[in-house]
Amino acid sequence: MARAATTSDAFNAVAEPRRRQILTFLAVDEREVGEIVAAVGLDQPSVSKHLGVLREVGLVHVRRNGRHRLYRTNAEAIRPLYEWTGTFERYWRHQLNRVKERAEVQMVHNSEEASAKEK
Amino acid sequence: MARAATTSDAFNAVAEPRRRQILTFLAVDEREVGEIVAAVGLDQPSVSKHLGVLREVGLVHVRRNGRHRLYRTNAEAIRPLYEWTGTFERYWRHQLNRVKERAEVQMVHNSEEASAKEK
DNA sequence: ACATTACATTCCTATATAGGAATATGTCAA
DNA sequence: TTGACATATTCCTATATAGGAATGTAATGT
Repeated sequence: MARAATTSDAFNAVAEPRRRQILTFLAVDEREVGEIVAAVGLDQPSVSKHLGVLREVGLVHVRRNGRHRLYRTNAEAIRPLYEWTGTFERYWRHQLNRVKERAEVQMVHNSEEASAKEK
Repeated sequence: MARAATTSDAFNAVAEPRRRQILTFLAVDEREVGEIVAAVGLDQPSVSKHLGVLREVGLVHVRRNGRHRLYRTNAEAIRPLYEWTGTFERYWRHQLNRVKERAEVQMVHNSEEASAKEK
């Protein structure tokens, strides 16, 4: 089996760095495609294709205005990723604590060594 | 250009559902490969390959114990994803508020319509 | 030394890109 | 209608999988 399609879910869509860049750019306010092209420095067809992927997984909203299309990040669609990654928060907290504790033990150990040497 | 390698960063590594499953399983406590195989229901070589990807991007730690290898999720490596997705939190809050406001306006509108009809 | 257990690695193939080039579609203005 | 502009779509190719099958490797018990 090959890799899952980029359009299969938000996780796959967001794996591409340029798409993350676009999402960041479109989070603040809606922009037309030309502005996005200028912002990311890819040529227009590539940007349109990335926007197509983002559209298909619901990561952006589009609105037509004359010959322009105004895109905007749909932050709601990023939320599942935030929540999944957030389930690991307690673990990295624990890991940090363990590292800190070890560091403190180490410091005590070192200062005891230092005192011993002074004698 | 083809898609970026799954080993290029945590975003790409985590795009694969089985790898997310493995990370969740290994978050609580370290496990040997056989246990992971039983847990995810893939055959051993596939699991080993997924573990290889997770290893290469630092999403898991390994420890050898005799002929076993004990894997464990390195939650720290998931943190960047949590933080990136978290930058959109204020936007989905705003979006929620807008939806709520519209809903409330709509409800007022509806009840006014209802009152009007009653007359 | 040898069989066994626990994993990792290699080989294979169908599939899906990402970007470049070229072209199609749709909308406005004169 | 015609032309210019804005965006989307199609065609092309090199590349990278994910999983299945087969094989390699390292550690243990006897």
